Amino acid sequence: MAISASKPATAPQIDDTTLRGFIGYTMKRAYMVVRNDMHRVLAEHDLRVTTFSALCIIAENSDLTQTQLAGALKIERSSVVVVVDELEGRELISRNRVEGDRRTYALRITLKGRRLFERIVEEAKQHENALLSDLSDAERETLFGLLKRVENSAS
Amino acid sequence: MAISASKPATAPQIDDTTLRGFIGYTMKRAYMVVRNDMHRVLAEHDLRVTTFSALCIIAENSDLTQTQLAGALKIERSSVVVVVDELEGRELISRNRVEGDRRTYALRITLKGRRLFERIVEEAKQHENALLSDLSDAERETLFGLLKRVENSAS
DNA sequence: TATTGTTATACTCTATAACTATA
DNA sequence: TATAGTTATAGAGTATAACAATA
Repeated sequence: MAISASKPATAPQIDDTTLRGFIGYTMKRAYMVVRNDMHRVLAEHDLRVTTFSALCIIAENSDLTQTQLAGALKIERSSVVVVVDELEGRELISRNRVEGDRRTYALRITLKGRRLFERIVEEAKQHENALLSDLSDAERETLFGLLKRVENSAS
Repeated sequence: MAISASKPATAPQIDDTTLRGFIGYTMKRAYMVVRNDMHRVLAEHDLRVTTFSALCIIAENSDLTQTQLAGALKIERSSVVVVVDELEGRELISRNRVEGDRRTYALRITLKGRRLFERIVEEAKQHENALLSDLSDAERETLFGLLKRVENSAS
């Protein structure tokens, strides 16, 4: 055995030039890394990504409707129901009746919800910082800016 | 009615500052745009994203094994089976027996597969160009570079 | 024993469509 | 008629785990 490598020198040297040339694929691979990291943070609090995203929006927009939430998250209203059910079931938000239009709910974060929200934001920011530790502040801003411009170029 | 807007001036003005502050969310939204665009291109050829990704890898790495393909795409070997079945069923690639190790297949793109591969690459590149038309060449390179650095910082 | 490919299964995420109650 | 929220269902997409053939 001695010093010989566990795998031959001609190990899998796979060429992915074409695939990596697509912004979609390169973005997917980077996104998976970032998403997995966020998963780890949220799993500790038994939350899914979309559920936490909804909590963020409700935290900053008291008394918004489910339809508004759907618009902000760019998901269907029917998907919002599941998410809001979950947040309400855990007493992180409340559904409040609105005078004048009994069809809609005013979503509002609870004290318990705000505490969890603030705690997770802090944890997630720390994880994000570690993940982006390789990038300078200027580079992080550049990345955010470029991503937003790509998003806004949607046909 | 006249010139009055169809929606009130105090229309849904949702604040998503915190959520947008996370690189994961901003990346997700940008990725969705790019992915949907690619979906449209591939749907015309009845291909899914991962299936086309596999075709790219096989096109550039003749006679690779399914395990190598799984490694390159960062997906499970069991998932590769489905993808390779689909590509083989459409005669875009072939599974070839290997002398010396009858457990493995050598995956190879067919002529038909190469023609489709080259055609889709061209179409996808055009779509990508349109999608990134807002970005200069330098900015595109910057985006690719930053994304790769984020990916490589995986814990 | 370890590895390649396979199968069966289950799980997550989200959309679609049909419904209700209100407006 | 139109809108908010709801329900049931279905479809991607992928992973997990157990397995057969081969090394």
